[in-house]
Amino acid sequence: MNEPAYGDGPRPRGDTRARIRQVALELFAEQGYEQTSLREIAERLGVTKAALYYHFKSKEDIVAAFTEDYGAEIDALIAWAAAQPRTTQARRELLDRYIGIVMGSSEVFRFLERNQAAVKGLEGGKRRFEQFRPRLEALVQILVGQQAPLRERVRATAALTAASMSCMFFMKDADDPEELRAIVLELASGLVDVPTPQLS
Amino acid sequence: MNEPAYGDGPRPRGDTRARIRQVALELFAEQGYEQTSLREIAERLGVTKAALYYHFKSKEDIVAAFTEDYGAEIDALIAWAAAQPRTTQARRELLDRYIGIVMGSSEVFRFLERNQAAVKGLEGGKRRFEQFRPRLEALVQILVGQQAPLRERVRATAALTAASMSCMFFMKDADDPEELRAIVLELASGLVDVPTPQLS
DNA sequence: GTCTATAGACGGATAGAC
DNA sequence: GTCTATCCGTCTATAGAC
Repeated sequence: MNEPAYGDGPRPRGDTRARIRQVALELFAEQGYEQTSLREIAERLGVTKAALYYHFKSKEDIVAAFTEDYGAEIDALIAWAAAQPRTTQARRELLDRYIGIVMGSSEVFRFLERNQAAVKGLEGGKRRFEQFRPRLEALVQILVGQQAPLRERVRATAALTAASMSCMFFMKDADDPEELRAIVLELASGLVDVPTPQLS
Repeated sequence: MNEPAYGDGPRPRGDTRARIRQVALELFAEQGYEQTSLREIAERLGVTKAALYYHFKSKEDIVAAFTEDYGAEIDALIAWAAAQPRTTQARRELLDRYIGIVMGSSEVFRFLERNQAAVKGLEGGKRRFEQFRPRLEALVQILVGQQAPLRERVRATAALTAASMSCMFFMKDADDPEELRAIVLELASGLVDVPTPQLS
């Protein structure tokens, strides 16, 4: 998922595509997709706009380069989870894997979070960019079932969104990612698997 | 907060500014700020672009028209909460009021959520558009204190974000808003005020 | 693979008539 | 208050030389 780090010497040719993807992700996540022009990306890399078009056929395609991996990971998780028995143990495992994916791709997640409107408008010609909602709903359905009462659906949705948001907010300055992960998992599990707390 | 509803007759003149604000909010929330041109807003209202500029001095100013009210509500909540004792009861009351604000302005919240990148880039000349983060952090600090351990800060953050997200997701097709509100409040309260569940 | 140069489109904003 | 007409900037994307 991460690019190898190089020293100060001349960068090896052939990784240009990867470097474009990386710089674009950083800028898109930080400033926004619409707020970042290809000129800016090119300048940051010390090349020209036209060079970018040698590696990617459009601005949109750069986004696809880093979101498709993330989407595939979530889809794989959904496929795996759908085949599990609906037990407390399996739900916990699902949440743990989900948190792992989000923490592992936290910058992609940040990008998606802060550019929902922009991503949604990206030529869904083949529905390439249906990132958020359908996948969230699929996971909720697996966690509590389709006909679950409102309370259970709300809590499952909250568990997933809270987990992702927490990773986003605290990953940056977390000195111990494992501690954060444990906290988030406990929090999310508690939301889906505490049947009737019944506090006033 | 809502505009009065009129029949089929000719609309009363003088509410044009309010109608612009309303239509803009709908389009900005649905399609995105950058994805919505002033031409589109004008067309939807049956006027021209230039007319919009009579009522608002810029596109950015239209956004300010509906976000400033929302921001003021949150700021008032922060001021109120800062003066409360730090008790379980007060925390619950804070969350309840927060949920009330979000549910009452759920479309504004949707807009802010889906256009974070765009809003951030909006000429923060006077920091008019610092909507999300600082206010969230202020509320977290009031809920658990500044020096609270990571776990408490994460859970308080999760309580607030989960509450807002849940309102956003479920307000649309909730036949009973009060039921939703109770569910969300219970969920959020449980996150900030269950000391050591210690399940494993 | 990377460059220069430019096409082609669209958006925000303004001037001035009515 | 609303219109027509237009300015000016920026952006994506492409053509063609090296």
